[in-house]
Amino acid sequence: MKKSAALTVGELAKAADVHVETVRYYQRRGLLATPERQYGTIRRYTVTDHDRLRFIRRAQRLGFTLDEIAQLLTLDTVRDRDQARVLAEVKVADLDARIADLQAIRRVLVELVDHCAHGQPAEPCPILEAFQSDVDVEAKKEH
Amino acid sequence: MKKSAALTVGELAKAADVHVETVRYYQRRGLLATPERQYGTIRRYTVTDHDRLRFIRRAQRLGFTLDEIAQLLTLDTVRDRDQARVLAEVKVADLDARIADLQAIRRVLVELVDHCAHGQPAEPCPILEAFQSDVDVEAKKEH
DNA sequence: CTTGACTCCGTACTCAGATACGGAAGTAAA
DNA sequence: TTTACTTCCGTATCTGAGTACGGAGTCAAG
Repeated sequence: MKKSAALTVGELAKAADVHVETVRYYQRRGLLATPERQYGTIRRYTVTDHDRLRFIRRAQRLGFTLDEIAQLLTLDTVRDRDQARVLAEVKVADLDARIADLQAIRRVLVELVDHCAHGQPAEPCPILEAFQSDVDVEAKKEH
Repeated sequence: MKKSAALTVGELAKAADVHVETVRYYQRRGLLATPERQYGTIRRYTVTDHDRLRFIRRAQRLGFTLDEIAQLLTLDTVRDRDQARVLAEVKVADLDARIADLQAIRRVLVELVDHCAHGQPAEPCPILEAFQSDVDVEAKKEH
């Protein structure tokens, strides 16, 4: 699996399942180092770069932004465990808020769809109606 | 409350709690009409414009994009109840998917935070560790 | 040694939903 | 009528996370 430790960008990108441009983008963002041109004149990448790329993708899947991932990466090199935990905790709180928001929105919409489906065809559609009157998503959040 | 029916953009914007630029942006997007210059030479807006603006903001709070809102607005003028319901149903399914995603992410993070908080300080931080190994958010989706 | 694929690098563009800027013209109050 | 605020309008900029493009250089195979 880890035969040649000297990959080209294209190989690295393929191995990590990202586009070549994405690798370069991460380099510009400072998330990934740009190795010196060594043998000949094209840049070569190692397994370390590959691991780092995977780290980035995994953290993204966990909902971190690239800026936050940059932080995590420095915490990792500095081995600052507490800081990493705090960052993750903030993220969880953030997720809770976003989930609550979406659920509140969902409740309102489901209600509207129900009313629309079971109402008399003659009445105005409650979905469209609702936007005119006071549908208060905020108020639906708790409960 | 609805004294003067002829508002300036500034007044309209303030009444709907948006920036003046946002009103113009919506006009450019075709969500809001640009009234003719009537008395004198500055454009005047009515309660109808205000209602429409509120419609837009409410629909946004319900998770609709501006494009979708444009659709809803035409459905509203056409009074197409079924179409509106379908649009809302699609939106609910969409919300369900997003909520499930966020919950999966949350579960993984909470687990990591727990391990970090209760582990030996000597061990490497599991949050950072996790990104190196295989944290599979996908697998956590179906609880 | 030529062909075709790939790399390098900078710059520009994408999407969504705005926000900001700047100059000219209109408007309201003192 | 002067001063200070708005309006009007076009164009530019922002955020986040990339994607696309184009020309020049490099590399490997035949």
